[in-house]
Amino acid sequence: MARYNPAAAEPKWQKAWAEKDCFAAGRHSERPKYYVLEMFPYPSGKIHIGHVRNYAMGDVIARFKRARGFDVLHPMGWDAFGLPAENAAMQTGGHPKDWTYGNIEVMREQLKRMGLAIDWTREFATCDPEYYVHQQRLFLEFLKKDFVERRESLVNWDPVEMTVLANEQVVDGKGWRSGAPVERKSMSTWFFKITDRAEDLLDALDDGRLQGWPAHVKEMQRNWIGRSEGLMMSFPLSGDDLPQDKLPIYTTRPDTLYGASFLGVAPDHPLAKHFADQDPDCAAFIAECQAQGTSEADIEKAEKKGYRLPVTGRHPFTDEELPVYIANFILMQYGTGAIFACPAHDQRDLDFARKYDLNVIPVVCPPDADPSSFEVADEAYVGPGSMMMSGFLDGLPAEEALPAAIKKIEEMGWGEGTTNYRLRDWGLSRQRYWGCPIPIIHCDTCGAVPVPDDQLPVSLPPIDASEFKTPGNPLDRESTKSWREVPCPKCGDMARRETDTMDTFVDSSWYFARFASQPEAAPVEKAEADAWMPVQQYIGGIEHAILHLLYARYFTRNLKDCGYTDVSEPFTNLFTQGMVTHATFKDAEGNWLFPEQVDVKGKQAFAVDGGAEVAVGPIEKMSKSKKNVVAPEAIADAYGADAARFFMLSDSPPERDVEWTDAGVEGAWRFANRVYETVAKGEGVLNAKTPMPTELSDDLMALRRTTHKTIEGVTGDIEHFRFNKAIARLYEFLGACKNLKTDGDAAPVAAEALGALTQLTAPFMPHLAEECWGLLGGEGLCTDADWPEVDEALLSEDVVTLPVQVNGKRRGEIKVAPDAAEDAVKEAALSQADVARFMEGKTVRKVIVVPGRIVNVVAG
RNA sequence: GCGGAUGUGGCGGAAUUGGUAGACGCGCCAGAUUUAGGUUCUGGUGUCUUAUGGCGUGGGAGUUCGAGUCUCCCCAUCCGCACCA
Repeated sequence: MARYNPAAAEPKWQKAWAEKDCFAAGRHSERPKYYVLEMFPYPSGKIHIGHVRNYAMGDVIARFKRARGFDVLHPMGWDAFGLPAENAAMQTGGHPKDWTYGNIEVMREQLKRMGLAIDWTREFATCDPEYYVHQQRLFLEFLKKDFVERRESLVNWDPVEMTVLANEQVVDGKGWRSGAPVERKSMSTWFFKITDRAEDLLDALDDGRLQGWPAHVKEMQRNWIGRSEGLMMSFPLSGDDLPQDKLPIYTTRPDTLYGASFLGVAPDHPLAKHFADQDPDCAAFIAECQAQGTSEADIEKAEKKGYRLPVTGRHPFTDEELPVYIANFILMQYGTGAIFACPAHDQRDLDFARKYDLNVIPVVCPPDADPSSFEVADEAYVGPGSMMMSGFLDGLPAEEALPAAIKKIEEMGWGEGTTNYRLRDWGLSRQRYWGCPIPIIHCDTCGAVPVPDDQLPVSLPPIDASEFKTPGNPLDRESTKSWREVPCPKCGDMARRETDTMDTFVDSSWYFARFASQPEAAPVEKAEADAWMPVQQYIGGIEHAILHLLYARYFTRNLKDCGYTDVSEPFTNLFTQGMVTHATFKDAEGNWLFPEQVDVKGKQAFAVDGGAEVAVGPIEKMSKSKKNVVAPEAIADAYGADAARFFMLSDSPPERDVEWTDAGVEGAWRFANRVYETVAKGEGVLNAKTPMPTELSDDLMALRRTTHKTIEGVTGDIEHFRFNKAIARLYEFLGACKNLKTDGDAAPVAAEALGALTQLTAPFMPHLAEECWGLLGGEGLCTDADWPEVDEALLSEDVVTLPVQVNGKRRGEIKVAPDAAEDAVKEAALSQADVARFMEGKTVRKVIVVPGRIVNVVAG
């Protein structure tokens, strides 16, 4: 008998699906809609195995939902702007555009080879002017609605990428992509005012709107937004020639105001700068602080240091004059960049106070301590307690003193209770070529003027490839002068086009909406967008837990306010899949080796070329630099796309990392062949359409039961993203079909079983399933067939086997009817031979019967 | 330091509400097929043991007829955030 031949079958069925337009969305208006989306890929060159895992998951859902009667939208596109294209251009002498579109061509073909159920008619790349023209429209609408503004501010400058980064893109003080230490620079750039939506972005995490999100992703966003309740207040300052007469501070502990012993400002606070201009020592101190690293280790060993300024602040309650210091542990970016310090109840303040010999006044007395003698030594007390040495607050529990202190400060007119967020506005300007141009013209008279709608898109000017050999933004150079110098749309005088482009995270903040609806004249058409949105299942990597997912949530709210959708949360259910890992190999010289250069024998490994021993390193995320990668095409050539897809979902739960092994994919390959061979025994059984007899032998009934239990199990598993369990069930079911007969009464039973086996396998191995469907004589395409129905009556057994325990240990088993009376079960259990043997010399104290589960005899 | 998770055979991992621990796959062992290797197929495979026995879910206690699952304490690993006032 012929074996299954994926090399022939896979292209054949891909062609058949394409010819029938099977996966075009929106063709079944009568069906409920379902939108499943995987995070679209960056066209970096080739598809890697991690993509295969990601898209295989989405594809299982798409095919499953389709078979379950949904009109499914499952699109694909390209997150195509970005710096790697410019870097590649710099290295190869090419153009970012050619590099990007070339990669897209390659990767599209690779993806198509995977046999994904994708509506390719909706494909686009974010670098297509037909896409980014709408992004420019949105930007200008946001500008009108005051969602975006231009401001001069300190920005994070990445000296390697030569561009500004958003706070989210700075990791440990370094650029997220380049790894270079980020510099602080003052520049005039555009900001999305995401902080205006901080509260709603946070509330949605907790009020059930994001129930389908993993808790840890929500937690990460919660921490990132970083809400705190506190008091914003100003201390009046005294001193000579001050730039400000008050110092605004933010605190979450206004209850400890009586414990204040000094005020502090950040090294880059305006007040500090003011004194630095006239005092070289002060300037030197600030320079020293700025040289201080921000990595974990740096912070750990960084000593608390300060510089006393010739100024004092007056305490609101005591009128005492508090000294003002520049302190190296205060951050300009948080709150107001200034604090009041209460050393007794804050460790940093305490360290500082001890060093500079400042007062330590305990004002919160721990519950078990005596207020007349309580003191703080080297450890600040941060626990609960009642107020002491605190005037009108004395005796109150700290949690009551807090609002009381705020109320008092508000009455005095010195400040007010506020909510503060760690989240800061999203700087979107990038000084790069390969991005969406910001549609603004700068005029000396009129300022920043929006490009009129009839002049959109502002397209990227054609640039000679040689320009990319020079680092920096070519849009800013001589060669693009004619593009850059244009008349002001308002006054007609010569003006300059904005040369910054948008952060590429803007591109991915609304692409999902554009997939749903793609009119020519607007970003989306509302009714059509809302028919699909929100994305009901979004799938992607955990690395986007904050950046992309937070930005997309924010952007969708803007879209809603602009009337493009009724949706404010774009992704109802989020699934974050694990990575694909692989062992690493190094030769004697310490060079990394590709897996195909290594012959693994047990725990040892040898070079294919020469046979020298190779060191087997840890199993790590696949990366080009460590060469622990496998090419999806090579796998598809050897085993077929189905086997690759199947293996990626079979071993580990999808949220966990999975290790790629050749043995694993071979197992998937074996499975495919065994399914094919098993199905081949029932050639034509579906076509015969033999009616199911009313009476069946025990064997055949058992197979029917197994079939329906498997349908039920696999259905539930897919719905709950338990792909590894669904696959385990398929293996079991295959085993149950091994010796099946196909003649006489057995024919309809075999048709049911093999039909189900084929259909349940289809979301995972769609090409194999079509081939099997054809063999069985199924009608049309397996892809178009309705998902098999469960016959509830077949889920229960006539006889169940119950384990019987004696004193909690399993001693035997009995067979009873599932609805047998408790007394009958007890009697059967006690009379069972093995059980009886263990009961010798003991008396029964109690018999616990859990119907359908277990019997436990308590004896002594 | 703060927050979140995880811990089960040689390995990846299964185990509804607390109810037969180790499904399924990989690996390994034995056998069959094959000239041989590979492939394929069949059977076995937690551990100790003379066993129709004992022990077993990171460690320790507890609740319960019964705990991988619940409670408390401890240990380890991973992830995220981090001088956030």
